[in-house]
Amino acid sequence: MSKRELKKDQLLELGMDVMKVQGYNGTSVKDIVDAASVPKGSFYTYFDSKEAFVVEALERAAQEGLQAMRTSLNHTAEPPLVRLTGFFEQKADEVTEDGFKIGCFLGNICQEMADSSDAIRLKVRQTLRNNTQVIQDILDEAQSLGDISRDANTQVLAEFIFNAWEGALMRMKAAKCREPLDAFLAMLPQLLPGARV
Amino acid sequence: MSKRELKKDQLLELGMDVMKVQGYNGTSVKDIVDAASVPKGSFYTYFDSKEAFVVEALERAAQEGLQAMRTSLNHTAEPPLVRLTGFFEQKADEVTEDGFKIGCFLGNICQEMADSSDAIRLKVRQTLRNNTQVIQDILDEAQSLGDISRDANTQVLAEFIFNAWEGALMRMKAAKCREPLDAFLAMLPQLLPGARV
DNA sequence: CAAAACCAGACGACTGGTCATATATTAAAG
DNA sequence: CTTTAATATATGACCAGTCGTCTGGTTTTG
Repeated sequence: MSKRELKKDQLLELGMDVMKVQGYNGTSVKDIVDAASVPKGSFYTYFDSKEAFVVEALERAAQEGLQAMRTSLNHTAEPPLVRLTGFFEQKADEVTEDGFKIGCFLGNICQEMADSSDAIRLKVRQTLRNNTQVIQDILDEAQSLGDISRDANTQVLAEFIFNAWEGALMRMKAAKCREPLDAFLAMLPQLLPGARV
Repeated sequence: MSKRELKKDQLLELGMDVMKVQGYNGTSVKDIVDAASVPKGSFYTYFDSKEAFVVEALERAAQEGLQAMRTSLNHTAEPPLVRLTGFFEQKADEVTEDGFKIGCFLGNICQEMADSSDAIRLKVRQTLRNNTQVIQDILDEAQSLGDISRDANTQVLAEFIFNAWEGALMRMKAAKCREPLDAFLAMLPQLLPGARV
């Protein structure tokens, strides 16, 4: 990785950290370059615009997120539904340790920018869809093993579960406590029809 | 209602309409006063700050929202769970007609501002709690009638349902389609243990 | 030494917020 | 009733600062 690519990577990672907390409009280009110790004038040699920056940042966050999901969901010998609940429990612990901030970068940017920028909206949509697909894959696996009812609609179920999780994360930001996440975790087993977890 | 109170009301209503779409940081004080045809200098005779404005706007939106919920949920002779599902179906139709924009003002502001302003966060938290309570009341009613299982935790259930709804609204903004809302509606009956809807 | 990369500083537009002045309201006086 | 003085309210021009973006001189590189 060249020096330039390294700097761009820092810009994306550290700038995104700021934007996670302050939002898109609440974060200036100066905030981003300062976080990565890059001169302001250089920003536009890396990105065409602030909007282009956030699209790349979302892509980066999406890759990391998918990586984490797949690691947690695929690489074990446990039953699929155990892995699924384990994944959410682990995520809940993570955000709890972060002091209930941030929640989900994707969700934050989505709520703030989906109506203002189509480029951002489309990137968010694609990423949300990818995440949902990973969950659906697990549910399909569980279904083929007979761990959940054969007539369950795994696509609808996966979408519902993922959205419910996002909603819980949002509520957590306002409440600054685990309660919404625990409510999600408590209800999760009930969502899996005929589950034997 | 005095002329002044009327102007303030317009400021809140029309300014909030702009903020619903553009977000807090994406909406300037000038945007707000222009929407209500009020001179810029007058804004600060009505509100101490932009932050104070949005807190009042949230309060207003909360009152309207509660009113709508109570009307839909309390004032009919139908069974509680039918009213509950009917309420969400009606809401889904409403946001569909709005072209999948906005979703939930509360949710938008929450994601954008909860980490930046405690005043806003606390107002959002209180409002979310109130809304959840209304749902819990319906669930309690259903439980006392034997329409849902007696050992269901209505508080956890109400919180889960409401958060899942908020998550579906968020996803809808990115997807610009009803699918997330329909997934929510499809799963709703399954959430109500022992429900006879 | 030419070409490419870099970046300080400047650009006009706009930000949330203030304030001196202008207008409106009230009350007292004639 | 007017007229006028006193008080309260309304407002557009303005503040210092920041915004996203761009230019043009400087440094680095091959």
